[in-house]
Amino acid sequence: MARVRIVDPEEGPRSKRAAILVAAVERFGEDGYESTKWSEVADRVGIGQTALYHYFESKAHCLLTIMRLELQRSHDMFVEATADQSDPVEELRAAVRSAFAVSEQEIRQMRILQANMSLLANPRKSKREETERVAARQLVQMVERDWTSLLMRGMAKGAFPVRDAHTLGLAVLGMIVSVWRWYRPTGAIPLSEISEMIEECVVRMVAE
Amino acid sequence: MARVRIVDPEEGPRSKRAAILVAAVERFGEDGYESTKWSEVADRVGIGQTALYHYFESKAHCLLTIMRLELQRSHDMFVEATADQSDPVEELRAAVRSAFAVSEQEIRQMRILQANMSLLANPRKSKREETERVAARQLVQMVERDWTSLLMRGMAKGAFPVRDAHTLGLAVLGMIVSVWRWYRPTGAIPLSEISEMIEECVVRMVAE
DNA sequence: AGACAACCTGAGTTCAATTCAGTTTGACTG
DNA sequence: CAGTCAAACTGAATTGAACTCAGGTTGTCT
Repeated sequence: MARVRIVDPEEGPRSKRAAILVAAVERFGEDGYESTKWSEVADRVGIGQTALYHYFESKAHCLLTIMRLELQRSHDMFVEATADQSDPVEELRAAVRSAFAVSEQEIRQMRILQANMSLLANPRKSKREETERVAARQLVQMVERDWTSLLMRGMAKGAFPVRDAHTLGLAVLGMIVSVWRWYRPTGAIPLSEISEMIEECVVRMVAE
Repeated sequence: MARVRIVDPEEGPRSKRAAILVAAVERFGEDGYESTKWSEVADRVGIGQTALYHYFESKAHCLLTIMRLELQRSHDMFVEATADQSDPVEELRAAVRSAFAVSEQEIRQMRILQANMSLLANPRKSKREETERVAARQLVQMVERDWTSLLMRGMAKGAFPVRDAHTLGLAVLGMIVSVWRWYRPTGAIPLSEISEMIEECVVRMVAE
């Protein structure tokens, strides 16, 4: 499990980078990126606003970093969950379940990722932002490929009817991530129930 | 007073409101809301930037108006498409098809709507923006209810297995609208093909 | 114990959005 | 076929949040 992945061994002992990321995830996740003042994040961490620029080139650079880390985590979890599955339907189920096996912090990260996905479309002016953006874009494609190739393997084995695996993969992925647009931990339906419903939906979509 | 206005009874004959909306949809839809300068929209229409404030209280007010109009259209299209359907499966298919029967301008509007959906979560400071936001939110709920009640009718008739209609509705809707995040008219796959694939997916999800 | 890199700060600067203080335009009236 | 007046517009000034600058402080390591 990559639980402490937000901490980087390359950082100095006094570094507040991790604290900034945690604070930013909380504020961006609850109020949204645009309506969160960058200085609020500084206040939350207990430093002046200009100190933020010691760690991130800009507010957008911080956001892109959060998005990249979350995409990396999603991909890692997918790979880990599907690694030792031989039956295509079980592999599919495991992949869906891995997408919903998340902490409250990770829910916020998914929400931030989904809400700001369109940021990845246009190039960034500054170098470090652009590096993060390109890395995030590649991870998006990697996650898409994760799903596509899972579907193609299942089709090749005859476990799933043959369809356009790419479009079907995007549809499945789209349905799964759309949950983070409306789900709140305080809601009436527990996440486990949503996860089960989506799992069954995906199986019917793909395997029938 | 009693004179009949052919274009729009609310607007004066010299009004550029419609032109501003068209220009804003094009710019927000192609480059994204954040990376589009409000003055670019003014340039496109051929007026000074300050003239925009004669029609919209702010850039966000314009965006919220675009989103509300698109939500209204989506709801209207759903109602129209499903009005005279008696068979639940046919009604379901008609609903999905209506979601993809869109012009290029409407594709941009859907893209804008999906990319900025989270703007509807937090209250706005100004009155006119807040009015648009609340109207848009209510339309979101109306569209969700459109799908939920279609599913519930089908379940009541025994055409669909009984499941949590609300969560299932959100999943279906989420899958459909997720297309606007990646679809581009210049892409390799035609929209008609995507529409057909999604239609079959929805039918398997709901009716099996 | 002192060098020095990491870390931090208050005082500016920037730039897009927005407000202000009026001026122009043209549809409608009389 | 003037005169009126609200709609439509403008250039200049203001705002505010993101960001830069020119240094100051702190903890770690040798």
